[in-house]
Amino acid sequence: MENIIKILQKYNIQPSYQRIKILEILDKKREHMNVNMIYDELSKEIPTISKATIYNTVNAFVEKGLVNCLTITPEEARYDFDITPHHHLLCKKCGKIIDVHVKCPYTESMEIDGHRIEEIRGYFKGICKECLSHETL
Amino acid sequence: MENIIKILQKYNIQPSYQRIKILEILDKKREHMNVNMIYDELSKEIPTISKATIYNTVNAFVEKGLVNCLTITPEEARYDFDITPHHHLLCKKCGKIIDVHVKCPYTESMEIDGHRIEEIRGYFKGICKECLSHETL
DNA sequence: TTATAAAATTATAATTATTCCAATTATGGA
DNA sequence: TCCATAATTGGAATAATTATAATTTTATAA
Repeated sequence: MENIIKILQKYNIQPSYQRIKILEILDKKREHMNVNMIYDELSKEIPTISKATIYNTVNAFVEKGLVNCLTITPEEARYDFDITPHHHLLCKKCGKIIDVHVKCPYTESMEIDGHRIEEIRGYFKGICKECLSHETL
Repeated sequence: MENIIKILQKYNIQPSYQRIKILEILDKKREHMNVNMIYDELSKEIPTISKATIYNTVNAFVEKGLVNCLTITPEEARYDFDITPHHHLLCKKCGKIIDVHVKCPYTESMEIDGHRIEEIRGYFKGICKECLSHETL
């Protein structure tokens, strides 16, 4: 809690009750949640919370560089509190989005083909390790 | 035209007039069009064309592996007739989506971290070469 | 404290992308 | 040509997101 407030302040985001709670959830549940998942989870604790607040908040978080927005699925945006460089796999079977820590030859500070790179997103689709192991039963 | 029909047949898609025209446009204008761009362009030639047809058609193309669906922007899907492995850059200044041909250490047939990989998408965001050159004026 | 201005939250309406569905039209083969 | 099937169409339905205006909360200064 105190920790979350410090993080918000570090990123120049005024800590409010809902902002703290939203970031806490993103921190606790690292499952690349979308707005509805955050809303369903938070509604239990804050029944009056509005989806508009969640949209405003995650947009602010992304703008300030505190969380990353993932567009691996075309349906909706997902949010990732882990901003260290890594990629993602969408499992076509279980639907989970899983962190993939592979060596990536590119970094945000480099130029590629003459273009200046500021963000890198690597998305894989396939079958995750766990689903593969069930397949062989 | 004949060529386009052959491609459709090769991918087991019954060639219809609108399907041919949609693929022709994706072939001619390699600018990673979205559904609205295709619709605006095609309406000139086929005033009765429906957006539902375009959605049906591009979805079929993607399903059959004839074109790739890009989700680099969260707003809408974009379609790429070039299915050879390459990545994309979204220029934050001009908004263009540009092909990036860089060496990628991963291929669709490999396993990563124990996961089976079937699709790979690499998205970069930054400033494209051309916008950079204008910047220095 | 209290007053007040600014910021955050909320509910709702509006927008936009996409899918669904039922009716119509086009197509390929007997 | 006729018929069965597939494709197209328009419009309604759904879902994600943004915009807006009113209300509530917060920060700060008197």
